[in-house]
Amino acid sequence: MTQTLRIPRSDNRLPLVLDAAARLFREKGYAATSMRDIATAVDMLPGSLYYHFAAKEDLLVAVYEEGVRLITEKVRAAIARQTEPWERLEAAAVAHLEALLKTGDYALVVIRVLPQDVPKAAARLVKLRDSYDKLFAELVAALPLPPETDRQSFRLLLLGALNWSQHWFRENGRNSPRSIARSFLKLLRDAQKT
Amino acid sequence: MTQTLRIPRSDNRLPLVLDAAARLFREKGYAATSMRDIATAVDMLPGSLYYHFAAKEDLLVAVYEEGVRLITEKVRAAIARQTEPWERLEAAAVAHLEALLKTGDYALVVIRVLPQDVPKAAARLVKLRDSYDKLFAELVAALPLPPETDRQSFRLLLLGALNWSQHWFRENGRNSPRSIARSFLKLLRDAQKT
DNA sequence: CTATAAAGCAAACAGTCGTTTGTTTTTTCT
DNA sequence: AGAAAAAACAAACGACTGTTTGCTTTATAG
Repeated sequence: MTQTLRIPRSDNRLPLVLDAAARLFREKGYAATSMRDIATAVDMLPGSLYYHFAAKEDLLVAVYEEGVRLITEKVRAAIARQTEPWERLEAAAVAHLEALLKTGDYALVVIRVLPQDVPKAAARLVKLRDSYDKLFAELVAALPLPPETDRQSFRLLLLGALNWSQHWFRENGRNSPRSIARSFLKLLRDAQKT
Repeated sequence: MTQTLRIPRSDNRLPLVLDAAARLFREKGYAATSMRDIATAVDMLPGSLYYHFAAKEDLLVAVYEEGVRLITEKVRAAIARQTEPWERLEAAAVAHLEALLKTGDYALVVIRVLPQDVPKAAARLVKLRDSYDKLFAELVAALPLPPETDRQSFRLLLLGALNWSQHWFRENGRNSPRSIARSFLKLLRDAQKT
């Protein structure tokens, strides 16, 4: 009665399914994307998706997890290269925005699909988001700011503005995620030099 | 052959329909709200809604219009009471946030339902949003800022942060839309005093 | 009081939704 | 080569979707 552990097949199309789901969730939103849309995108039958995921919301959670993982990874790598607190925050802001606007679909799903839109998965989604927020809280805590400064507002101001940029940003010669993040940070940094 | 102009009936339930649609679109999003949801909320039959609106997306546009109207009205009234540019911007920020977080459903739908989620109505929705953005652009243009300041980034930073607050704000003793807007503005204002 | 237009009812249309069930194909391990 | 597990197919389930059509009720105008 030995339990044989088997290695997954190499032609497993689960990665493709996740890619397609991420793309569609980002383009059309969660509710407007059907399981058939996703299945068609990877040339599968709708029912086959249920071999990989028990329900539609589990697919979303999987995309979310990968999104948070990607952003966290990029931001961690970016701040590791800096030592000065303001430099670290700027590096984080740039990495955050580049992850959102350049990495592509996974990261954008995280800030575009609202937990409240998917009641059955809301708790799990919020948890994933919160784990990331802590990173920025630590960076802001390390800043040399005047004692009366409201550091929570500071964090919410910066992160809110960065996340909202998804709604208006269009890549072009003058504009880049990096230049925008730096602009934002300059506006905030100058204010604290008095 | 005289064309008789008649006054609408006084028991018209269209306002109730709009209220219910605004509430549901805000709570569940556009795609997840069905015409039956809305009809049930006002004790009507689904088909009856089509006497007032030719399609679901027209209902959304109507809610959007009222939302933009409400926000614009509040902000205009608030800035009219101030003369100094920074005071005017702060009054606008407070009014904007109070409109979003206190006025209720109509205003929140405007920043919560994305035009890209409703392709058939996207153009109309974007137009409504843009008409409002101009208001803030004028306020920022009037600020006495150092010549090298990027005023567009300034506006996007502030407005983005204000709009994003819908995702984390919870009313309580310490927190109010007014106090948040003022915190944000203080962080930005101090930076420009050097 | 009566015609007329406003507002809504009743019932259905065709299509789409997430999901389930039973079966088949394909790969891996022994 | 043969057994077992992985991955997907094929086909359908009931529920729900936005919308249409024809008819009825009800308030208003003359």
